[in-house]
Amino acid sequence: MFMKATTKSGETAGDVDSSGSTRGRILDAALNIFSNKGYHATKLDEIVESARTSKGAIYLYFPNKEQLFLALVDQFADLLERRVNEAIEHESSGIDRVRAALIAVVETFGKYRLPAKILLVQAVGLGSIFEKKRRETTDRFAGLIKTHLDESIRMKHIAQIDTDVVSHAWMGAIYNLMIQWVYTGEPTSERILATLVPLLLRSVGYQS
Amino acid sequence: MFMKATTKSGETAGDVDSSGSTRGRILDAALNIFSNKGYHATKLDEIVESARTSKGAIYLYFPNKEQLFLALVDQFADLLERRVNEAIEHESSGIDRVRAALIAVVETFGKYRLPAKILLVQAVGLGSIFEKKRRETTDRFAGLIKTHLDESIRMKHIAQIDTDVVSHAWMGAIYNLMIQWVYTGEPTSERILATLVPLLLRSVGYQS
DNA sequence: ACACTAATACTGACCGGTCAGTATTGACGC
DNA sequence: GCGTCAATACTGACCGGTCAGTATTAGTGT
Repeated sequence: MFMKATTKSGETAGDVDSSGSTRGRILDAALNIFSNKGYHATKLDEIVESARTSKGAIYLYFPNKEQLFLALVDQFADLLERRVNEAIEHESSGIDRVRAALIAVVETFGKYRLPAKILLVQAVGLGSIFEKKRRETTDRFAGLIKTHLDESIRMKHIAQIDTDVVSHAWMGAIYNLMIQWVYTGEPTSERILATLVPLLLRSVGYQS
Repeated sequence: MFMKATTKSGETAGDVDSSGSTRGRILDAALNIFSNKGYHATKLDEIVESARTSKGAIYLYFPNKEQLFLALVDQFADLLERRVNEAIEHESSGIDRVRAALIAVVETFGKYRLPAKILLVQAVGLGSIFEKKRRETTDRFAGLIKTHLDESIRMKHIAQIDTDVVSHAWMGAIYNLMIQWVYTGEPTSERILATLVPLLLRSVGYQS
């Protein structure tokens, strides 16, 4: 009945493995189906079937389909931010933090493929409610990058540069590679890290 | 941003300005509505109203909603590729072509904001039919970039590097900045060009 | 009369959301 | 340890609005 410490295939990427409970099974099923069919193509009845529960139960735990979806987005965005912050606080400052953050992001995406797909792909191009959320999330991480880039400039690790543009460019680079990877499995996480991190650092004039 | 007298606000970005005809009005209306409401939130009746036509007329020119949408995507992807190729053939070779291509892409996105939004945002996260098309388009441009990067390496303009990773990273950087710009109007086209082009070139070790 | 284009009226599948009802668990007295 | 009651968790048939797509009718040029 109880799962061993290890998580199984379609895990929810939250703090606690809640897949024993009905709510947990719903989130788990929703993650699996939303992530590969997209929001609109996913029918509640499919989630019901996959979670071995009932429609009513879903509405017991979530106000509606939209909020169920957004719960998944938030859950993963939170996890990602947490991982980045953990990685950063182990580094003293400047460019080392930038590097640590990059690595943390790539590794976290790599580790949670399905939630990554939801955040990167399925949350895009939905209506305005979702758009708000997407922007929120995007700005959150672009801001994070910008902060550390600005610090690196102050510390003269790198030269003056338009960090608004750079942070969004970097995020796009990371996102797009992760999207590519989510779909095709290529390039591998290692290849991405090996090429991307030096690439980005070089782009702001930092030589390893 | 120069626009010939023939093009009006929400122009379709095809070769011919066909907005006099019913078909043209439909494409024009579809572009406007799809681009800011997204595929699913757009009702055919809205397009009918905006195009001052009828539902029957839409089905006279397009087999269904999906194909109407994809027509817009294709139209813009074609235009973009054409612009890039034009820009490239004026340059002799290597890194100059890469630079010219980058500039052409940013300028074309900048010039056609609505189609850009459809390609970059609204075509994402739809079902598998759309996903196929998105991938097709993405690979098309990533491939284009890769070709010229490889050539630059062969010509020793830049050092050896994993061009699969770089091309997708670059594309992501460009896409993300354009998305940001499409939504907020910031950073401006000039700021993007001024920072992004050197940034990307520097990332592969090329010093201007 | 005939072909092409367009307008209008209509259909029916689809699916998110509801809610009256049922099962399960727990609390408390005896 | 057992019967009673109550709270909580869950079920799934059903409703009702929506909207892509179609059938029908009407205008127009040749």
